[in-house]
Amino acid sequence: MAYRRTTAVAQRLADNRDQILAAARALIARGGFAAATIAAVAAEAGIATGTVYRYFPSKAELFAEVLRDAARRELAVLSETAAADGPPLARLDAVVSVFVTRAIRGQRLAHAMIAEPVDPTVEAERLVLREGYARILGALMDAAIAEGTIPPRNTEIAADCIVGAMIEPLIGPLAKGKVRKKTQADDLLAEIRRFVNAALRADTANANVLDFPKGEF
Amino acid sequence: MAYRRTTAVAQRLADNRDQILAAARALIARGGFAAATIAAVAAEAGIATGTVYRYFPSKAELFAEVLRDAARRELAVLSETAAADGPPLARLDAVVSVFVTRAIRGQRLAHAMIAEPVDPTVEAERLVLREGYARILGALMDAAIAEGTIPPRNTEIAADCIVGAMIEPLIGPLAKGKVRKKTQADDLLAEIRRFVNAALRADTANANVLDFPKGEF
DNA sequence: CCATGATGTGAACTCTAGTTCATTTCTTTA
DNA sequence: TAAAGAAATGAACTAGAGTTCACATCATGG
Repeated sequence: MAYRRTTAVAQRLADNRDQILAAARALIARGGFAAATIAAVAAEAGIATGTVYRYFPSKAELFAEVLRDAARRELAVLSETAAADGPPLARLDAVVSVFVTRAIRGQRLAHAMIAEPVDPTVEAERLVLREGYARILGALMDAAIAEGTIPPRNTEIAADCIVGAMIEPLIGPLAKGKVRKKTQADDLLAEIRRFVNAALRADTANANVLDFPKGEF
Repeated sequence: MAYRRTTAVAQRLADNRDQILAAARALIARGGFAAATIAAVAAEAGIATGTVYRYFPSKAELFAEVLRDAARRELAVLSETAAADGPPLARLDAVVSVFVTRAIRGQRLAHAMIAEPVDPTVEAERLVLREGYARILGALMDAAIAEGTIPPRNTEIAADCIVGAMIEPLIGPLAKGKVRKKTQADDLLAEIRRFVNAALRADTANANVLDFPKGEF
């Protein structure tokens, strides 16, 4: 026998793996999934394209792991925020603040993780993330409803509304290629918080809406 | 001289063009942009692949025109709704209802038009659509503010919040083509309206939020 | 320091889909 | 009906990206 993997080598392999994941994450953060070709990922990681396949069986698996990691991290941060002391709606407000702040800083990556369509393997991981958001926000709303602080509602749909209201103002400017200054970031956070907080607090039964055309897209 | 285009031929050419656009729209509605390959579009339209290029210079231009047409149609419908009689917030509620109803009916097509990423040429057309939504909603909010019905706010950001709150709950179900039951569609519409209406009506100054971690996605 | 197996390499292969173009078919009019 | 130009065709070309693999390089232990 003349070769056995030593711990030093094992460490290097693990590091390489992390490098590849980091490279993929960086490229996705810069230009979305489309920009993260295997060749580009390899170049970013400083290795040959073939080497990527020593660590991941396919591009889909690599992306899935990037998304899985991001989801774990994001949901952990939000769960912790949601588990703090205080009334449910204050905690929900804090969750919104944390989400928006983090998403503003990681704009493109956040958009890719949450909204950009890719192949089914990756889509399955995204589901975990989205369901995680819905679970955290939904639980806080349910708690507020149980307390009698706010009237009952469909918290599953409302959770999606909150996620959308948080994300959309962030990606619009992104598509327009605008760069955001700190003051704009502050305005953004303030306005989104106001919007979400108001949406949860007000009790408005839906009025009958005037007849409207029923066509389709 | 031995040939000159006659009106009958011109008509047939125009019809072919419409056929191609309709075929592309149908395929996108069925399986998103990915399903609308030139070969598939040609087959759907009953012509050869090469023929498509006698009518459109490139696939991007074809898609852009499909999106442009859809955007024009959608914005026209919403503008008309927004221009009806009644208080601004009631009209805004109607606009939300019309948008959500049409998007649910158009399912996959709506999702593709609003959210699915494609190349920059097409993205530019999408921007017109999203900005159109923001413009219509923003104008109605401004009117409500001018009336004194609701307190002043940053209507540009709030308009994006509304768009997000309308779209996000639809994306999951629409991507999967899952909004089949009437009750589900009704729930979606009702909850989204409630969310948006409440968000606009309540006046909640933002409380100070407890310190929270400032990391990024 | 060599034998051995693991690891790294990147050119080549494959697959898919957009685009082109030489040829065929059709339309018109003299 | 024949000439001439327009339109349609679809096979071939091209481009880009994921994946493979024969070979090179490196690390280990006798």
